[in-house]
Amino acid sequence: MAAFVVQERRRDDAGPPRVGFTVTRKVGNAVERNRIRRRLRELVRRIGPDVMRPHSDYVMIGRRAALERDFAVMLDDLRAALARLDRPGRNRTRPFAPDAPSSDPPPSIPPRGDVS
RNA sequence: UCAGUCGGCCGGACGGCCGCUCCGCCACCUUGCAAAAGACGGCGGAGAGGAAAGUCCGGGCUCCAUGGACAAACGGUGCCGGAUAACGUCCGGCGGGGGCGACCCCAGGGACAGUGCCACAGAGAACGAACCGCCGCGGCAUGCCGCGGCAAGGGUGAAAAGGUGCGGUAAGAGCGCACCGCGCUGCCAGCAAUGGCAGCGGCAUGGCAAACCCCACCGGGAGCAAAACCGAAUAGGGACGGCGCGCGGGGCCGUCGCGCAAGCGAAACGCCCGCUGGGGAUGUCCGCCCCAGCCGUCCGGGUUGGUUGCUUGAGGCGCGGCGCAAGCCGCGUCCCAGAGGAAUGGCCGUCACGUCCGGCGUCGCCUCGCGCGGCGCCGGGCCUUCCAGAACCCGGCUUACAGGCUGGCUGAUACC
RNA sequence: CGGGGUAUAGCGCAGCCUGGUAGCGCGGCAGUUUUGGGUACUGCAGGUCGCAGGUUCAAAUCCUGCUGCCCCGA
Repeated sequence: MAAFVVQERRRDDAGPPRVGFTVTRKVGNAVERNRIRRRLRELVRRIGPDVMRPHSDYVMIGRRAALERDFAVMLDDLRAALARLDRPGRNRTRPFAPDAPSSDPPPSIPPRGDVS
């Protein structure tokens, strides 16, 4: 059972990557949902902004396994998921993916909250 | 020691690294005349609960609504007294029920204000009835029939018209008596609920108001996404001007028509009186206010967004006083989350705690086999903690909750 | 934040207001009809009435507290 699902969508502007988190009510009560969201946010903070492409939006959907799964393993999960998203032609939400290495300066802070 | 009962409290601790929100101070940059605002950084401080939960009650606060009186409807509460801002909460007491007891439970007003319901069974289920019976008389004749009396016994039912005993009688019956119960009256105790005593009534007056209802008391509505301020567009709003104007009546003052004039006539408008319709939370009454068209100009307005509301409060702690208590009063002291789609976190280490396994020691039971159980120590493994996350704020209620600490009381057993 | 509905047989629903017997359709099983199956007909089985208390002689029904699901308004 996966701990989370990552989605990506290009935004076509010059901004930094933005990350949104969602954990639905069926996953657990408020305490468990808060804990899942905080662990996922810490994953994004630890992995750094360089792995994600700029001017893209990411959505992380939390699952119940994110409560108990080992944190280091989840870090590898996230890296693998982002690498799969980088492979061109596989993502339906980003069908046209020019693999241009971005010359934009990397964002100095990871996005904190949900997508505003 | 065991069993039980009623409360009170806690609900991981310490440390390391990296982060988040708010507050204070400092440094620097940008905008600006300035006040100040914003961005980034450093240091220091603070940062979820006993239920933050469910949203079941009560308030504060804010807005809406036309002021008062009465009423209706709707909803709620329901022994008495007290506490409280208020409550459906809490405390004390009364009554009823359960328990050996500590203690626990009770929507606990009214059934001679009215309406209604009580299935099935049963003769009969509520302005008092007679199936099986019992008794007397008569007839035929030893078992029935007829008439009359009775309600003790049987049977049905959740419930059968006071209960038990004695007397009494043809058989019976509150028919009489004693006690108990019920009702009424009086006296006493108590603020009261209620209790005690005495007398009277022979008792024909069951249960259900968590059936309608009656009585007493309470309740305007909505909710911080309330609301206020700053603010771009549309619709709507206000003021002014022009044109236009619901109904009826009056009067002929103004106006208009005719006429030299008196006067006659006209009714669109002005004036006076009255009315109608709609709105102002339901009805009635008394008042009050607004509206009863179109066009133009100006003012103004404001979903999203920003700021405020937003945390100092019926506040916490300590001491003293009053009260059986709930609680109240006084003094001192403290400032203790303010996010806002939502911060209070992530990872790691140590230690307590829990649990399982093994070994040793000790005690008890003993179907005497190191069989079972308790306690202590040592070693190892696992889990590393219950229920659960503030969203304007308080007082309660209800529900969820691993484990632990502690106090009062009751019963049983043993010993002194 | 505020309000409403619903839970009954395997499935979809009545019954609740006005308390005493839980019923209908589909489905299931058995039988008849048919050479066989379907259809049709006949019969049968199957329900802690969401959970826990209370009122009552008696509760699916009345009252209270919980639980799940669905919906609406801001």
